[in-house]
Amino acid sequence: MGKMVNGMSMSIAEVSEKFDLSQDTLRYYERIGLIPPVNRNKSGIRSYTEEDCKWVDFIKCMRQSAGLPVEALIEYVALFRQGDDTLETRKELLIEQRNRLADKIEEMTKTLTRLDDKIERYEQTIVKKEKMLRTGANRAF
Amino acid sequence: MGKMVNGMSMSIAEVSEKFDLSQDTLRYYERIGLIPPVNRNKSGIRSYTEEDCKWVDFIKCMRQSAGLPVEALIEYVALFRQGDDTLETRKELLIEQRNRLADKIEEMTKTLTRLDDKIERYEQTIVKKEKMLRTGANRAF
DNA sequence: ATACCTCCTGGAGTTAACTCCAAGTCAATA
DNA sequence: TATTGACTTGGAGTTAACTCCAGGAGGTAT
Repeated sequence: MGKMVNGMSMSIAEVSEKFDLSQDTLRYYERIGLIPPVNRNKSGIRSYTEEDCKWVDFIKCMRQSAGLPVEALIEYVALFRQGDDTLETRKELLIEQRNRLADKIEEMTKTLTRLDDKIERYEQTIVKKEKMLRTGANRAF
Repeated sequence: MGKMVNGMSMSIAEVSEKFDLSQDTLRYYERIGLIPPVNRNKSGIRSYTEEDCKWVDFIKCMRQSAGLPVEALIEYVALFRQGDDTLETRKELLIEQRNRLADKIEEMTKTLTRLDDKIERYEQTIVKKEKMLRTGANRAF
């Protein structure tokens, strides 16, 4: 039950490299509360712990891949920082966003089908055109 | 093989209502070439034909549901307006976007799973807390 | 000690995609 | 004929989410 000490910590340059996010973006995320405040060394320079990196990873995923709204994530982080009393609220927030995401995936899947249909029709049209070129169309010459 | 005449045409207000897009957005889409120029009456007022509406529907779907980039759609419309010579190019453009969309859906599906796992862990943590409250924690009183 | 590198902050600038607005036209109505 | 209301345009303003920058500080290599 002791606090976990882990040996490794990373500079902002390394984190930026590792997660393919610019240093500016990392600082920006922290500034607006999209990730909790990162650990600093005595001269105020960020020193990302394992934990900090996990936040970066999580937030990057939720933003770039899932497209969750920044606002919801800021709220999530704020709740997290308030401690265990907010466990239930945080869970509900995640469920809400999970459901939105599921809806979005469904909508996109429908659109994918629509695109596929359209592409299929293009295929047919093009084949038809080619057939016409090889037969009747030659009469024009 | 004659040109198709269809009786009905709609005002911008009606189209806006029907597709839940603001009039400004409809004009903006047309302005930037995201839909082909809409028919006008003699005094220059837009009068959306069935065909115009289909474009609106298609573009709305590709933008809002699939999130295809405006640029790609503008190019698609431009190619369409150039006629049948661009059939193949248009098809390829659609396939490219279709594949991007499929990738995105896959990524989002993975993220959905990740969210579900996280929610599941919250569930467990909360249940554990409750159990502790009902047993040992009471010793504090 | 000078130069250099990486980092810091606060704030301004950028981009995409709308969204709003002012000034004007046109057709129908009182 | 004067007013009303829906429509027009070109251009300015907004929003979200970064992205860039100027000016400055700390630690290290020459």
